[in-house]
Amino acid sequence: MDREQGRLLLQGVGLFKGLSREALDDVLDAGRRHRIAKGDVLFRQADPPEAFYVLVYGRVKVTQDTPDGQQVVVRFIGPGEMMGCVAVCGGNGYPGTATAVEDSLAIRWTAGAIAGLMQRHPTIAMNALGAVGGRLQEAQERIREMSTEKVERRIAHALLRLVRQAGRRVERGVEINFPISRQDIAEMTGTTLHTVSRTLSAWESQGLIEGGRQRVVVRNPHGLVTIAEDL
Amino acid sequence: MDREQGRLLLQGVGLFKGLSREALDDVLDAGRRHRIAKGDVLFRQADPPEAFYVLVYGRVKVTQDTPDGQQVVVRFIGPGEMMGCVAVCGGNGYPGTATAVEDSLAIRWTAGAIAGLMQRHPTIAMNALGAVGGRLQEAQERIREMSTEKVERRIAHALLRLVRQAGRRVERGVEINFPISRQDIAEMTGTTLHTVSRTLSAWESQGLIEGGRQRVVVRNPHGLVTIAEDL
DNA sequence: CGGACTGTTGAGACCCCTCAACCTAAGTGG
DNA sequence: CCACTTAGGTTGAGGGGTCTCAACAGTCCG
Repeated sequence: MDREQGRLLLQGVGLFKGLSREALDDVLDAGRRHRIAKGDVLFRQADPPEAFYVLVYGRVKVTQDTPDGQQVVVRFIGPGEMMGCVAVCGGNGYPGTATAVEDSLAIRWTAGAIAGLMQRHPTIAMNALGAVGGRLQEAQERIREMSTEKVERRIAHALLRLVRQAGRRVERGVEINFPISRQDIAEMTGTTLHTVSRTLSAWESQGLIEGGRQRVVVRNPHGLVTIAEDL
Repeated sequence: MDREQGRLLLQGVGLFKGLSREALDDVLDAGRRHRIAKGDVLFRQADPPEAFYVLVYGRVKVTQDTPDGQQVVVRFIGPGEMMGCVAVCGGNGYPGTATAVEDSLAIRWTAGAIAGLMQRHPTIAMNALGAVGGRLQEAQERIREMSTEKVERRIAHALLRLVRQAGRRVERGVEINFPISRQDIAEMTGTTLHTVSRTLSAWESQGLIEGGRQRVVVRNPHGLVTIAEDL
């Protein structure tokens, strides 16, 4: 990979923070560019973990399927975030399926390559630990929400999280910066698309949000916070 | 710490697997023994993360509190497992409160000490990554359960998980090896103690389990699996 | 022996899921 | 370009699983 360009791509990726120039080059030499078209699958749940990815641009949805065909959205991955880390580091099989929801670009390392990199540069392992730890905390937060909150609050929390993660200022508010369906939101909050649709319709008529096909614009984030925190 | 004894204590702790004798001694010299009486608190939610623990024997309950006073059980920690890892490695505050449910013994390292150990011995960082990754998968599994399953199945899953984690063969079946209340089970499954009590009563009259004050004996694990998997 | 904690059980209400019908927007192929 | 297909979204009606409220019983502990 061209180093000048590669360094630019890895700039700002938390996983490689604090690495020396030489270490960064070591990382770059081990990775390969990997283009993904909208709708393509990067890896499937339970597949043997062959590779690990860092997203450069685009958006990837990670889902889990239940044996009886239901789906749950684990998370959306944005630029600078990693995927498949857990699987590669000791897991036996990817925990979910990764699908691009937009045309995307990732950098790919084989399982062996990333293990070697971590052994040579402990900082990478520690950064990864911090990132995975952060996700664990998020997951536990979500468990707490699902245990203690009613659906409306959970949907509000999910929207606010999406805004924080992928919000883009537009004329009338903040837009979630990638195509996301009612079904997706339902699978993030443990409810049905019907309930999500009803809730968003109600909020739209209150002027809190503006909806559209696979599109949500939050017009009044503070109002959503009021609902999320039950004030 | 006495090395001979210390090595015995750390034997079988996944976090330190694959370490050389010298590395293990390095680890031991940095840690301190820490006794905890039943009911004592090891650390509190949102406290600045000062230390990291590995449990030698006993049992510790990790909980999260919501602002409005509700509680959620994050997990039970058993011998050989670690606590506070995520907080120490980049978090700003413990994600939960750790309370001993039995008299326990832990080994304690300061945040600085564990960071130094990981830098000197990358294997520790990678083992930690594997462990945290495993917990992340568990958490996501729990999210999926709470999204897609009814209460009865979730309680069955929780009991089976407890049996796997802390089951002890007794005359009439497998007993969960530490005091656990109906309220605890409710907080693990996102329901109320009332529903748990009703469900366990029903199962008891079917001969699946035997209950008692802070006590559960599973008499027919296979029957529970049938419920958990909805067969 | 009284108080606190834990567990049991009943009755009623309500949130939300399920089922169902229909609508609109975006592709698709001739 | 237009009929057709498909995916995504909206909305209504009804039923049921759980929560909430409430009262009480058993057990542990100071």
